[in-house]
Amino acid sequence: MSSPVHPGTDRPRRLDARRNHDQILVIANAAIEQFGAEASLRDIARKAGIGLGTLYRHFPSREALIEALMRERLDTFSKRVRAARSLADPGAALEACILEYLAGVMVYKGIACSFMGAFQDPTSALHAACAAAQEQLDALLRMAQAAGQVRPDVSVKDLLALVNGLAWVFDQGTHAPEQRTILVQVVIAGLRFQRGPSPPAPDRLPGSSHAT
Amino acid sequence: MSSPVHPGTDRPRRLDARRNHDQILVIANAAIEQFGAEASLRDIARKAGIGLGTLYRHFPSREALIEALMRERLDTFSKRVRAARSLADPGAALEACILEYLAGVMVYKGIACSFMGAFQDPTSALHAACAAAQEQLDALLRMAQAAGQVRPDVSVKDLLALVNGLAWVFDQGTHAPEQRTILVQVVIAGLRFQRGPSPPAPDRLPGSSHAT
DNA sequence: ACCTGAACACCGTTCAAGT
DNA sequence: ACCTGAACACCGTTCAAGT
Repeated sequence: MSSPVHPGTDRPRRLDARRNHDQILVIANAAIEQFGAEASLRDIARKAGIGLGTLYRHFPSREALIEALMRERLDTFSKRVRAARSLADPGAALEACILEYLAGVMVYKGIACSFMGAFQDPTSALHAACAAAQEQLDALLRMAQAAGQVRPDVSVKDLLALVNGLAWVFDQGTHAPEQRTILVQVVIAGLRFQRGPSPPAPDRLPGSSHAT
Repeated sequence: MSSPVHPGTDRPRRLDARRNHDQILVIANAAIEQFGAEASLRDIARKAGIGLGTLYRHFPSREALIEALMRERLDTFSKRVRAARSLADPGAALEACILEYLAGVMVYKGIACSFMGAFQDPTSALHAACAAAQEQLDALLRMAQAAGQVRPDVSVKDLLALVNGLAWVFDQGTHAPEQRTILVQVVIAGLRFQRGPSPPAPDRLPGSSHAT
């Protein structure tokens, strides 16, 4: 996949430190890809061939490590949501962004949990990147609501909770990739603006008297 | 709350063993209520005043312990779903069962994850109780689908995944109890049968030209 | 300025030794 | 038939000592 080491993002100045920094990210990327967001930090340090304290020096918390691995992805996501605001159909644009968010959050298992924590906790190393994405999503959501395409009583917080909930479900391994679509469809359908009060429970649909 | 010790469910015959068994459940109930499904087993044994091996003897796995704490609730849930099948409106009955499931799974934090695992893993101590509930829900779901109230392309597996996803979201602490309703409503609305192909994206709803 | 690894306080799980 | 706790192999986090 794409390199987890990105230029110009808090990389140390001294050569040895920079090499350690980068090596940690390469190994952490592999480890978290394999074991999920709860991968052993000790193991990462070991495989990276550095001391455990060195890992903590570069990334003082697990969130800081995940942030370094996800920052670029989150930033481009935010930008793409911003761009999506100028599309003709905000409802369809929002739907596309939801799918994109899901694709992004699924790169590592267990990341949805980290994100949910980051949204709430302003002190989290992941907070800034998540808050930026949330802000853009909020603007797009309101557009879709103003256009009458999304029910007006959901907030971005609700939206992110539902989508992260889906990501968590996918992490559980109950649904193969082809089986996931229906779950996303249900949530998206539920977000859609519903005309009139909840349909008056049709006793039976026309032409469905069903076998005896 | 209600006593976690129930009569006639695999309780040992010898007096000392039975006392230990019951004491473990009392302490485990308190610990899992406080710390969630991942509460320290060592801590539970300590607080129960027994050896760690004794805990393992009575409950060979964390799932076995959770099963003992949840069995009665799960059993009565299954029975209530079964009874709900004879209600006039299967769609409303299913909705009520979903709310009841949510209420049940929320008694301990992190239980949704255990349940998702138990559904998949036939060797889990929790499997039987979960599978029984799933079976009843399946029957009720099919009735609601036959009545045209629920989209026909969702399975019980999908339904349980969505609902456990909601439970997981609630566990994250982003949504206070009053804020949870909207999330449940979105999912339930999404499950409803949708007439015609997805509404052709109304350019604007009648009477919503909105403040320039 | 940066690296190292021992030290501390925890885990879950197993199992030989007891009563 | 049942209980016990040491033993093992892990954690995350901190910090004195090094270069």
